Amino acid sequence: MPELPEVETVMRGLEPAMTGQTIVAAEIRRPDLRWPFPPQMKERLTGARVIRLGRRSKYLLIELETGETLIVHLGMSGRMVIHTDARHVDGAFHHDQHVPAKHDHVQLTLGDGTLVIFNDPRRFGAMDLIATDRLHTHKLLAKLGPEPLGNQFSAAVLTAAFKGRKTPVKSALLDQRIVAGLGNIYVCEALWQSAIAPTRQTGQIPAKRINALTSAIRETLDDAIAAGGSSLKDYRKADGELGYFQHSFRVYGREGKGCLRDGCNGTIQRLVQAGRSTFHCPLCQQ
DNA sequence: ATGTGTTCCTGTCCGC
DNA sequence: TGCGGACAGGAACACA
Repeated sequence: MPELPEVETVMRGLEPAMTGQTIVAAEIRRPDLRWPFPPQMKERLTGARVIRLGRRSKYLLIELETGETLIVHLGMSGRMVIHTDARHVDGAFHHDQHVPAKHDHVQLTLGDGTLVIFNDPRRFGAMDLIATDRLHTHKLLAKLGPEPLGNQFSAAVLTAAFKGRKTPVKSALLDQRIVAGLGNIYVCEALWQSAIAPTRQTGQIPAKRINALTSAIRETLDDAIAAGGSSLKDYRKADGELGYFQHSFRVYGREGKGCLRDGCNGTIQRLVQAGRSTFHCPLCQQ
């Protein structure tokens, strides 16, 4: 479920394992994911030291000492797995005996023997390399709107983007040019939280509701990141898999169940907008 | 310029 | 148990 909070959680999980490490081997088991990998990706990664990890929207950024940054997108089903062989702790590396799982497309071996594996059944994910000083010009990043948890995001920004447009607010919030990082789940959650109907045209939303929506977006994402952080330890302990964790939603996936808003007797309904499921309470979301 | 539908791919789940 | 269909967390792209 990689939306912004999940990518943030993956980034925080990878950070201690990767920062300062050198990629001593890169195994690339197919020529592409959603798009072809960049030319010579294997060679450009091999021997590169990881300076730091970051995130922009749903993109994971791995900055290398070579002057390039590896951009990773998890798509719908991508995940990162950290594989640590106990034998490496004593200095003897036996990582070559690790048997790849199905859909393990890219495997990085770090200097201490840790394996970082990108697994993606549906292959909607992507990887690319770009000079770090040109990162913001990358096609995938250039048009992204503000980070919802950053200083650039505000009710004024949403108001300007919403003004005079007839787009249903659900679609507008999925538009990464307006605000970056929201996906289907957290859009539903934020609209429920701020009691706005997903079908509402953006130009028709009162200022007060836009203020509420702005806060709801921040709170929803903050809560999810907090939940991801708290589940991270346990998840790592289990199997090293990052990117999926238990989190309960207030409205997403709750079709036919009672609305959880205090004093509301509504029933959550599912509708389809632009080919994607929207969950909402028709009673309290206006 | 804006808004909508299609498409990429595999896996899972549900009803018959 | 098998089989078909719906659906899944994204987003580029073609098109009205």
